[in-house]
Amino acid sequence: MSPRRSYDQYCSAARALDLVGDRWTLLIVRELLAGPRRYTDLHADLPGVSTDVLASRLKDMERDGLATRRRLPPPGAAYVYELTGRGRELLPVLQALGAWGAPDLGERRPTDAVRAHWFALPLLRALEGEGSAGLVEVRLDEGEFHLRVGEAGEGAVYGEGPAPVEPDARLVLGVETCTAVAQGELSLPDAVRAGRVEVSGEGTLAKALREA
Amino acid sequence: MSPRRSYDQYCSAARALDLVGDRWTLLIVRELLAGPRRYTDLHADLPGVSTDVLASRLKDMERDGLATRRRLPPPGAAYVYELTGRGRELLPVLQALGAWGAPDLGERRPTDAVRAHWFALPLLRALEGEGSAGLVEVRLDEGEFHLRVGEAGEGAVYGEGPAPVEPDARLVLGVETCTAVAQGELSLPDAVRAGRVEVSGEGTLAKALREA
DNA sequence: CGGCATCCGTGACGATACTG
DNA sequence: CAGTATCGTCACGGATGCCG
Repeated sequence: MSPRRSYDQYCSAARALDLVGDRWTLLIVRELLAGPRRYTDLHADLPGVSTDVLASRLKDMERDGLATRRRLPPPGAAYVYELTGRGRELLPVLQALGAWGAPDLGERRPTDAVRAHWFALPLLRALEGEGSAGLVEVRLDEGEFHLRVGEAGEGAVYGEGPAPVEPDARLVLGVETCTAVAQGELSLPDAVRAGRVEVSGEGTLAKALREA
Repeated sequence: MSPRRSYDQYCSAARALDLVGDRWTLLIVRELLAGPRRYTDLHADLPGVSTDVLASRLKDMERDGLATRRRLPPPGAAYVYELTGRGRELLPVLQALGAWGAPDLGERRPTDAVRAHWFALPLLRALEGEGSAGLVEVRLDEGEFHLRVGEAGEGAVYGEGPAPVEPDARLVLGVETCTAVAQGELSLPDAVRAGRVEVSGEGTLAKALREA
């Protein structure tokens, strides 16, 4: 665990960076925004992080009240890490960072790892900006995830894999379309009209998108 | 200069952290949001940063298109560092970080450095949230700064010292009031009503605040 | 004197190996 | 599966020196 290296500045941004400014910390938060995750799954979706650094960051986050460690009820009893309310409040920070970094996503380098759910936060932002709400399942070539649009506050804002219950809409699209929508270059209704997004489902959101 | 240590993830937030995730970088941006600054002034307002790290970060930021180095016209010819448009677009990131970190500002530790203009971004956010606009000069015990509220885009959003031209409003307040307003605990009109903010000036904003 | 570059000690990081 | 142990490397922080 870190001996708490601080900037020692009476400034709210510096205080924030004291807690989440270390390497990997905000990316761990990005992963945990998808809900409770096991150590091994975190390690798998954070390519490049070493095991000791991951363990150290998770301890720091526990100590600082950003995350908790909990034992899942059997069967399948395992430890999972989960964000606290304070940790979930970092969502706007990650969205601001993601919005700023989106223009650099242009070319995908051969060394770049990809996970489908890394597109969840930008897409969530785009959907919220269009005033949508509901449970949305998204399928990319790289995998599947689901979004809880407009349900701020309580639980995880998105999750890996298919939606746990019947979603209000299902979207099938490619990563290029996904990044374009996430960047605001292309609105979701425009993408649907251009045939770049397949929409299914019977919820209000699905119908609205198809009619657009 | 850094050999560009990257997360190598095809994720916009990770890309952003590739550019601004290094220690001190976002705090340098915070300083440069106040307008062009000399190396020595940056060093003075970033207590704790070592000279080589500051020089290295500034070179990285130049290389990455976040800042430029420019020679001021004589007299007083000196080099100043200035944010590019891309660099200024980091304002929402710093504001999100500041908003998140504000609750930790409660107690001021004896080791904490303070600069008046570190309150500029939070206060700017609060004023914008209330729909204000104009040039506002702020005086704290620790010093003076000025805000260009609602003038997004072109130049510096705030600056150290008094306003360069007659401001639309002048505010005199204490740091406790300033943090309370910045956190949204207290609205600016409420703070004025409570006698915790002295308002002077003849602009629309000043009049509106006094009438509140 | 402002604007760095150099040197050095310490600590953080990344990779691999290993253990309960 | 969930980390801990070890180790080489690199980044950071502090001091000092140099150069216009």
